[in-house]
Amino acid sequence: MPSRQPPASPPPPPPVTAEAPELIWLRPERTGRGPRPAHSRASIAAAAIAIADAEGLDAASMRRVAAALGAGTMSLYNYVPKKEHLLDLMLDAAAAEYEFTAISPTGNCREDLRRLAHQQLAIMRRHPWLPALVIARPGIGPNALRYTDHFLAVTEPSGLDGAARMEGMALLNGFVCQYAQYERTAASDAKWQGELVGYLTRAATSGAYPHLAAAFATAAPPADPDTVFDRSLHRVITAMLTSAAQS
Amino acid sequence: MPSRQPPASPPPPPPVTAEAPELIWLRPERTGRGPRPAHSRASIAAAAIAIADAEGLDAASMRRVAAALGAGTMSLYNYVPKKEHLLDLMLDAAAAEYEFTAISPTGNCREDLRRLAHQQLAIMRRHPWLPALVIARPGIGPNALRYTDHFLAVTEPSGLDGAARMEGMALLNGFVCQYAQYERTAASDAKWQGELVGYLTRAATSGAYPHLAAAFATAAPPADPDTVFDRSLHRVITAMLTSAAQS
DNA sequence: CCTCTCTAGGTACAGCGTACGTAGAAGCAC
DNA sequence: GTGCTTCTACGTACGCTGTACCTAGAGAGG
Repeated sequence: MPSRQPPASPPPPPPVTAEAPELIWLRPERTGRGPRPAHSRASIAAAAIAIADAEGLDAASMRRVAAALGAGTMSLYNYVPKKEHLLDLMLDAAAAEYEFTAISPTGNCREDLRRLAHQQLAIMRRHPWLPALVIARPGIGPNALRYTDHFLAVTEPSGLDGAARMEGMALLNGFVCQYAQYERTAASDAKWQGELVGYLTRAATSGAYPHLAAAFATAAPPADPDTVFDRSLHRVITAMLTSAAQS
Repeated sequence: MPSRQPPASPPPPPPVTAEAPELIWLRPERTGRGPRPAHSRASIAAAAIAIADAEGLDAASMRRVAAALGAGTMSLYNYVPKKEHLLDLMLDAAAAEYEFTAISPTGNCREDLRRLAHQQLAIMRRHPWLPALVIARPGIGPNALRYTDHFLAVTEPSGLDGAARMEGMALLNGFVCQYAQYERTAASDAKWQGELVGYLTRAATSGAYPHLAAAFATAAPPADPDTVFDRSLHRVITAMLTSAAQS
């Protein structure tokens, strides 16, 4: 259909990004026409998450998820135009697990942030595939927006402006993801871990890495993981809340 | 083969991780027997990096890399027993790009760290696939160890012990990766970016996210990316160097 | 020299994301 | 109610992936 258009009818869909928005949250879940869909975004995300929790993110393929829903593989593409979007749904479904009522802003900014970060870590421990996803894509579904809004509420007493608080959120998010990811790889593969220790000690004693050897020598005995998390978290929060006095 | 074992022969390979270590750095590159290999780990990594730089990490498949080397697909498996190991090689080859001589420890810990982080960011800008890899796997090849050693040397005057400095390294690494990753997704897909802005402003004006709306209102005009990096970097370094006075 | 080990390469398989086409159900305009 | 339109459901098929397995042949060690 070329640029011909009926003269007196103002185009009904004039708003931004006219056709097939890439962002799944801009596509309505239901248009009203045609038969009622047999599944919802929520149920799809739940099915995918169940698979990923049990067998890893790679197991959550379109075929597997469709089968878990009792649907044909290609039917899933009516709900999820691309695999990416399935990941977006999973991401946002995980973000729905926050319980903000339990930690509504107390006015103590540091403490609120600490609790928020702990909740985030708990969610990521429940869903080992989550950190990788969060880091890879800045998906911003409705539940992620709830999180953002809560974060901004909590950091309101800090006196920082909006941009600084958003940067701080990215910082904190990144830290928690990174930590959860580290925990995951450390815990999962015991053989790998063992070999790594062997390799590192060999490297340290080889003489090629003197400072590494020295650090090994002066290092305290390995601390409890939660302690390490809390200690680093404390630092990150401090970094966030410090007003950026340059150099 | 059941628990039957030949009676009087003590097993010849008794040392740790006897057969087929999972870590590629524990496998010798050359055993001395048989014909000389036609390729080196370095050349393989270089070929893979060239492909990934030009066409993205997914393009660096075993077939593509083998073809780029002029080898058959399966021949590559003599050098790289699993695809994972190819990623390890790429990771370490990228770590070889640091030039520590230019920034050898000056005694000014903050400044040394700042320059190190900038060098890291530059490398990651050269290799857009790198941040995702660094985050996903804590690969520790010889060049990564050189980096670690340098980091420890630089932070020696900080007065922190070995463990604290290692945690700090993870923190700084994570931050730079996160930032580079963000830059990458922001820059690459303009349409996506545009839709995101539209979606966010719609969300902010919807009234469902009051603090988000407020933050939008009070936010300064978007700052230069490098400025944002420097500002956050400054905070992270501060967080690192602060001795961890709990609560 | 023989032998044993390594390398090179081909073939083949299961699984992936997804383009495309067909059949039928349900809402809207008349 | 009738008909048009738009949606859902699903099967088939393609190109791609990692890699298990097999066959030759080259070269070093005894």
